[in-house]
Amino acid sequence: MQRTRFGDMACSIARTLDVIGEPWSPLILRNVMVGIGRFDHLQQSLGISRKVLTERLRWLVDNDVLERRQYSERPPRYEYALTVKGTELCDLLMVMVRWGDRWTAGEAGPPVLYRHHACGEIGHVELHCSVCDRPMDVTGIDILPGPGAAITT
Amino acid sequence: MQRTRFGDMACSIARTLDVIGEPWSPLILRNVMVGIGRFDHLQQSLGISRKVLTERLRWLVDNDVLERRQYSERPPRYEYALTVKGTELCDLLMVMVRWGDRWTAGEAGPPVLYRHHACGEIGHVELHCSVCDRPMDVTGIDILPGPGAAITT
DNA sequence: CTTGTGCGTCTCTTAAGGGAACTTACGACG
DNA sequence: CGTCGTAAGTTCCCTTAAGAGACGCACAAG
Repeated sequence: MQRTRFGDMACSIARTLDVIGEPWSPLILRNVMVGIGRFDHLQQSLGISRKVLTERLRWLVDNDVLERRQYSERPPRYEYALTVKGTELCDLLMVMVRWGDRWTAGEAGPPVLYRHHACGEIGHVELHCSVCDRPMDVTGIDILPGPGAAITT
Repeated sequence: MQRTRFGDMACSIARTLDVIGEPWSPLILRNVMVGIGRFDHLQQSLGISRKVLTERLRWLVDNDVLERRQYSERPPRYEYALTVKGTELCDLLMVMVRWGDRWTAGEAGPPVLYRHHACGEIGHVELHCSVCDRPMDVTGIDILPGPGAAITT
């Protein structure tokens, strides 16, 4: 079967998928983000098998997205926390939340809300341009080849 | 094997993953986004197996992310294009690109660049608050339960 | 009437996931 | 002292589905 590895493609999307593209990984990240960082809690809250959880956690730690730290010496106990690299991945999660809220909303409405410290209001994320700060989406850009080219027909 | 379905979880991330969480789906979307919309072109440019490509395309069409449209009557020829729902998924891709550029950049630098029509400059996406328009990330928000609750310890 | 192209389906192998039992290391309890 | 409980995995087996690559089919052109 030999699943194709995305890690060495000349594409940032593929390389990002290589890190968190496996099933469960984004959900693990979500839980760590909200403070569920211990093995058993993750396993129970997700309903994931312990085997897969072990694999995913190891991969995420090896890829510097999570760090495993000991919070008790005796008995030895560990928990997982976001690194800086992992924290920035949360941007991705927030955009997923936004899309999921808009397009897969059940009758019940969004399961979580964000209160923005800067303004104190309940808001959601929007994409803006890093240069001019105005909204930016795929219909308002040209896609140009960069230094490390990609995408062939 | 019985892979756990994410579609009916009370979590927008899980539901989003249910739509585009399978391996290859985001890359298919990326290619359709840049204008590669025909079966063979997708297959060749991705190196994906034809079977998997068929499955993914059907899933994405069924989920209203792509539409399959006939561009030739005889012989019957089809291409795939983004729906509105799919176009909004591109936000997700752009955020993935941003993270991949920052954290998995090879020596070569980013494979693609975005020129923002509104300002004419090369920029990248940033997350801003929909209410106050200022930058917003996971460290600057409180996460509150919404109408459709989620995440248990 | 054979070749080429576009778009898929079919078959076969392999590995990934679920689930449960086992392990280690400790603290507490009676 | 024996054993119960808990945290954090590890190891095993078994099923199933996912993936690669071959094959099929419709049509057009030469």
